[in-house]
Amino acid sequence: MATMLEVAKRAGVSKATVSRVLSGNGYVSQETKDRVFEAIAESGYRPNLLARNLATSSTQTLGLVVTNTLYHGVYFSELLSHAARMTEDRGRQLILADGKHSADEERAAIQYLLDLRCDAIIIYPRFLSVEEMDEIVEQHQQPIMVLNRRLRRHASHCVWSDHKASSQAAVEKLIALGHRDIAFITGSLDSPTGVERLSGYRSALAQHDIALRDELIVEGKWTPETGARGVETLLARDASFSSLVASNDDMAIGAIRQLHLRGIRVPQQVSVIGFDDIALAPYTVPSLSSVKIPVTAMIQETINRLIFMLDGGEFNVQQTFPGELCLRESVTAGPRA
Amino acid sequence: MATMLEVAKRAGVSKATVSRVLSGNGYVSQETKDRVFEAIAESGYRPNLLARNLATSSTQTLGLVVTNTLYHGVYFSELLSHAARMTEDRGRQLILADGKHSADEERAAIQYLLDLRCDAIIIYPRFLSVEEMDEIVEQHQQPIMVLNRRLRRHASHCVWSDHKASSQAAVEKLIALGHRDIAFITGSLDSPTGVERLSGYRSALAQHDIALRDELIVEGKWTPETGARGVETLLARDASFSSLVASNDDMAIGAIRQLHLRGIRVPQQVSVIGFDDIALAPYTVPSLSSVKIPVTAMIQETINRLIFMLDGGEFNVQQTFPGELCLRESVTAGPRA
DNA sequence: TTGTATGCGTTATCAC
DNA sequence: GTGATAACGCATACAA
Repeated sequence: MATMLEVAKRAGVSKATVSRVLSGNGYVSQETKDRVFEAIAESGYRPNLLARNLATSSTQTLGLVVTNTLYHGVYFSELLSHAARMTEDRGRQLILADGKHSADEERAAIQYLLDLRCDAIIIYPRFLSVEEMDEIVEQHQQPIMVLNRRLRRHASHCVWSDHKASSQAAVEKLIALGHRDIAFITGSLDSPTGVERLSGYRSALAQHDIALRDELIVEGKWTPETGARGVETLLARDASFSSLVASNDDMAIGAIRQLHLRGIRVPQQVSVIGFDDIALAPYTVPSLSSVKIPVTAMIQETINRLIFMLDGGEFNVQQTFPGELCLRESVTAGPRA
Repeated sequence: MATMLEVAKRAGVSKATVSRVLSGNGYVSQETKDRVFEAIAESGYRPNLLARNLATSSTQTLGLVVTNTLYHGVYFSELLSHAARMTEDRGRQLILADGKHSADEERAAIQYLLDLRCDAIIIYPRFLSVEEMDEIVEQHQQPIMVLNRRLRRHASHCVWSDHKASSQAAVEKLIALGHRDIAFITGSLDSPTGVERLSGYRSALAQHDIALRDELIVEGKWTPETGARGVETLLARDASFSSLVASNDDMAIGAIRQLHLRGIRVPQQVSVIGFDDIALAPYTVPSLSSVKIPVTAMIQETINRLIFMLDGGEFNVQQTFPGELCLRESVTAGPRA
């Protein structure tokens, strides 16, 4: 490929001059400018970003680490498309690295983005602990923001949603409607989000003096398949329930499907609530209520903070985003209302 | 950040030696190796990939250009997750660039990846013409593969699915089942895929001497909303139909939803077929039949070819992937069968 | 307004 | 086995 030197020769100037007209820094006469642009066009010159970034020690990129397991479904698409659009609106490029299926791979993905010298990094952790995230934040001079975790020492470097509170609110809403037999499908219990949502369910019951019945709780793994299987398990246990809370929308979708197959009508016989994002739900599963996590706003805030830090700013505020309970036809009054 | 030079000093050796132990090229005694590793650990040294890539003029990355409009839905997630996994299986990293909403932005995205010196590039074009793609392929020495287009001059640099044939086959299946009044919702007609699918519909009707009725064709824009609106338009036209082909699954989903709302039963009164990917459909819209495009296999082949080319290989074969018609409960015999 | 020289952090080709 | 040293392509401080 044509390099800057070739352009310079062709235009009869020095590399430095070419660099000046390209960057706009420094004075250069209109006529040499013209000659340079001509030479660029003729030679098909294209800047080598590796060299430029090395020289300026700045890449104009934000790195994003997400785990492969999140790749499926609407939630991920939303996350990614918003992140990409917002970074580019700020004149930068988003670079995605796959956290795959383990803590080691998640670490490797972060390291890769750091080695690439991304200006700043966004991490949506799945396997790494809050402790480790806190360490990572302090060990690197690049600004780092963590999504969906509440860091202890660097609370201003994260943006999260209080899953326990949202879950509790959802269950309390069901209770207010008269439901007493509320089944619950958990997410993976090695994930904080999964644990928090279950914990919210427990709190809500305790708050209203409803006994916790183990046979109404079944463990899922976030996928529609496990949601469907969860329903099967509940039915096999012969546990009767008038409503069902699934720890995310994918599982809720699988659960609803399975209820249908078993001839149980939603919402007439069982009300269902999920979590995360119901963007597509109006068309796919109209009977699905959901606690909507405001991904867009969270990404927005994250990127704002990173850019602000890149400009030398400092933060001392925490920010949390409440999930919004969106009830639809799927939630009706409980049997005793 | 610590550089190689600092590591060298700390270990009492030269940069060259450090480079050797890191790359594994060249002989170096075990004891100096140990000293170097120790120095690396102490200093928290991390290689600067910008510098390394500049020096080796190779980045070990594949670039992928996709348009933002594709970002929504399962099809995109599948595409991306498979592409990422396969590139990483081959020891490389996938870098994503957003083609956004116009030809110019699509060009810019390609250019960006080229400027970043990606080793090879995959383009899933949306706005650029086949002509321009052909030019791009020949103007650059990096291996380039184009997905979902049939290039003229560089037929071995693309992998595509014959949308016209798939569409025709789907419609012919409906005809074989006895359907005669077959409605059709197109995709965006500025996209080749949209045009081809419509064309397949026309051919099928012509083939079986069924008159083309304009009132049965309505234009959509790939989204569930336009699918729903398409149904509204058809109903407003008072055009009766026993089956409906939507040019992708998203529109089919929107259409089915709208049919439900209007009290029209699927599939008892109207059979529906969509296109693309029904991976999630079993849980969301069990009544949706679909022509499944084998994204996974296509990505697989694409990446295989790129890696082969990077190793100096040459191709002269074309490859097309037939869409697979997956019929479900949603397709029944037509009224006259 | 322009050119020269140096540095960015590596790799790689020589010598020793 | 190891150490200088020249690339890699660009930016920039300093001269001119």
